[in-house]
Amino acid sequence: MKILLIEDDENLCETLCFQLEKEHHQVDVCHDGRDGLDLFLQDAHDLVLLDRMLPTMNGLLVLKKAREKNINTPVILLTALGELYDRIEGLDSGADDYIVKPFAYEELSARIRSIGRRNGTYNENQLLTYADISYDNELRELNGPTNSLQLSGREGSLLEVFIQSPGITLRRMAILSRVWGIDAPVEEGNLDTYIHFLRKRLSYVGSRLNIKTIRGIGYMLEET
Amino acid sequence: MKILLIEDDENLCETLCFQLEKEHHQVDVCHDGRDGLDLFLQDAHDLVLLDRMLPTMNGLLVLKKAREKNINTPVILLTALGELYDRIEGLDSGADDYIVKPFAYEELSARIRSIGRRNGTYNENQLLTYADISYDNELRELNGPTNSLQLSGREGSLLEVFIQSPGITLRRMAILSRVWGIDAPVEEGNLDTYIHFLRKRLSYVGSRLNIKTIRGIGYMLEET
DNA sequence: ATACCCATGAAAATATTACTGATAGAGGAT
DNA sequence: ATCCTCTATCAGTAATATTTTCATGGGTAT
Repeated sequence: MKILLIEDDENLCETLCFQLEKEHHQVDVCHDGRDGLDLFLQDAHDLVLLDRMLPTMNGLLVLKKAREKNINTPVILLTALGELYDRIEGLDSGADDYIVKPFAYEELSARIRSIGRRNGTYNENQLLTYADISYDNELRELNGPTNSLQLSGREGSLLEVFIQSPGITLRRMAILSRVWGIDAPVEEGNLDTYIHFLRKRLSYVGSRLNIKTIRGIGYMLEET
Repeated sequence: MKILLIEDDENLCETLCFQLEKEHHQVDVCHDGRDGLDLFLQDAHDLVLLDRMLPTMNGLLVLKKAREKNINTPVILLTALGELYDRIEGLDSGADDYIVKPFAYEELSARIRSIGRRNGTYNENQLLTYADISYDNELRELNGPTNSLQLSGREGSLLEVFIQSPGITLRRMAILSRVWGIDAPVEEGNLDTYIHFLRKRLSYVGSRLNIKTIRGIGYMLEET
């Protein structure tokens, strides 16, 4: 597996590299946030091990920016802060797993194997869930706390886009091209309409999620 | 990229403008040397395309005058004279590159890209980072050590100007023309207001950067 | 001391952008 | 063919952010 390790503690780096390479992974290392993001954006790795406290740019920001550019490489956060609150924040910002320093290498190794497995069995027709809703993209069925309903095709694709990137800002253009296709001949105002539809659906199924508008930029799915 | 084109051949101007704008550059045009120099001295462009033979003042002189005033904008000379001697003279007088007419647009385009890279400062859609902040000009999002927030359009452009020239004193007029555009109908006091806004933003996100006022001259972005 | 320049906050003016509902067309199903 | 749902467009309105202006007071250099 090709692994990108972004971590400023040189000792830890060396140890990890040694261990990872022993398990026949290929490791690229980098010691600060800005360079890390550059490498991350190359989208050339199967897994990113990301430290949280980094020079020049903090780890969570690196992750957030990468996710905003639609890089979906799995990420395991290495964090010195063991508090629950921080863990939640980390997962929300798009990490797939986290591990609290100091950790036994075996623990990390297990998680890497697990990511590998999860990745391998990825299938198209899964149930997408976030917070209090779930969406079956085969049946186009949206389930919330109080109700269920069927979405139309467009509504469905739109929801998929949001549910795959909760909590991050999506530009209108980005949404348009993902839902309608790149430079599809569609009036931009159409997006407004579908946002409107989707909001009604979300509120109908009793979800506490809502679509926040970032004026002049786009929208973001968030929990109230 | 913001480009100033000083060239008297109207046909060429039109063609170039069309092409440059197709590549999403913003072009200001002017057809004679003296006016060209005025615009040049505004120091509001990322690149100047300068013809050598011009009415009212020849191109090399324009360039020389501008350099005397410490305007360091990169310049590409457009010249009809292909002789080696002239080339050398052109580069000596402060041009960064030259191109011999007639030229294929592709050739010019390549040199423009090269200037952009060499300069390094110009990023179409990238994360601008300096010290402890980073600014995403797509989402207009400013990230600092403790917080993130969205900037308005003007605030954003203003920050871009500063972050691209950290530690350098920027004259008020230079800032004005880069943020509001050359001779935009704007009261100068407006700049004060926006500096004020930006300072608040910087402190809100917890940055240690601040905007120092150079009395009577302008401002400078510096680390405390 | 004084003249100039800048900082600051508030408020007015402006411009932009989004929401919403109505409407009409496209395409599928019966 | 007819109904029906989905999709797209449009226009009027509402909401809000942004930009600008203005007035006041503080600071600085000569």
